[in-house]
Amino acid sequence: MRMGRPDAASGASTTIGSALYELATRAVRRLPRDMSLTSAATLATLDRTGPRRITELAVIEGVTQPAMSVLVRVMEESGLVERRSDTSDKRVTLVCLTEAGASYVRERRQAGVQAYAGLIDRLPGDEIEALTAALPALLHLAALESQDREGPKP
Amino acid sequence: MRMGRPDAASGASTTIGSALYELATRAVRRLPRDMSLTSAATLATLDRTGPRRITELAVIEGVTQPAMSVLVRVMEESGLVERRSDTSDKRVTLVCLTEAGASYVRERRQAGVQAYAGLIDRLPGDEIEALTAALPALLHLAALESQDREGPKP
DNA sequence: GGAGATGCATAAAGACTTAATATAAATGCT
DNA sequence: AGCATTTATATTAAGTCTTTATGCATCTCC
Repeated sequence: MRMGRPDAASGASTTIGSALYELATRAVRRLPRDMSLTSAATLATLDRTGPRRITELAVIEGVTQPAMSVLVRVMEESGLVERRSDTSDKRVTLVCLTEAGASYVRERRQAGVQAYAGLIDRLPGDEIEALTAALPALLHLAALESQDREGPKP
Repeated sequence: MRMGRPDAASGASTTIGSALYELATRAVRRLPRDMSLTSAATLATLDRTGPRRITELAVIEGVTQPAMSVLVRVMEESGLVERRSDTSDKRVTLVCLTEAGASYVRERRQAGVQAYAGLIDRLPGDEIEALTAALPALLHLAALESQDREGPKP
């Protein structure tokens, strides 16, 4: 199947990619602004993957180490994360989500999902059905996206 | 059809919304950082809708008027936009995309689309087919998203 | 005509980021 | 074992981006 993939399919990925790009870039403008996107993304990463080093988080989120160091300090002061030392390496700080942090991630995700759901509810039934059928593909894309940046779950 | 929509469909919009939320929030971490997201979004808005007032752009992009005023000045200095007065109202500055600005939007969009396409190319054929079938729905969602913020094209 | 509203520029302050730097700990080579 | 090199992280300074506050010009409406 993969061998005989025609060029038309490669055109399809560009067209689909275009639709997803438009959707994503516009959706990001609606995200809450109570904290920076990097902060929110970091919390979501911790929620997904569990505790991480500061340097790992910096790489995953695409910022410098000092930025992540400061970000973690601010979020620690806000009670959203806590620091733990790593017994196997005294240099290392492991960043862990607190219950308040996990709660924040859930609420933020819920609000974001609801916003999408509101739009989807305005679609005709056949379009909703098509999206439902495409759900595994969308989830697969999201998973590929994460794995590329986060690597396997530790 | 709409009359008899069962509750299961409303659960579907939440599930689909969840997948789209995960995808969008992770994709945003990969966007180029040569300018702020607000700047890039503003250029894209101008590309889509044509010239706009500074106050309109501020509302559309969810920032304050002074932020947009400064942003426009910086982008004007970079040659990405130009200002035009409005003959019918001397207070008004219309912000217009330059050719360089339009070019930048295209290149940035192209890069974003390519990144998605790269992921999509790693999906099995049946998932790609499902996404292709869902394309009208995705485009419809993107359109709804824009209209909610931008109103009709002027 | 004048009060009130609107559009936008400017300044100050705060948040978020990068680059530079310093210290401690770990690793690897001889 | 000793030491050079690398790695992890905190801190500082500077630049960018945003909000709040303010001021001036223009428009609208009574």
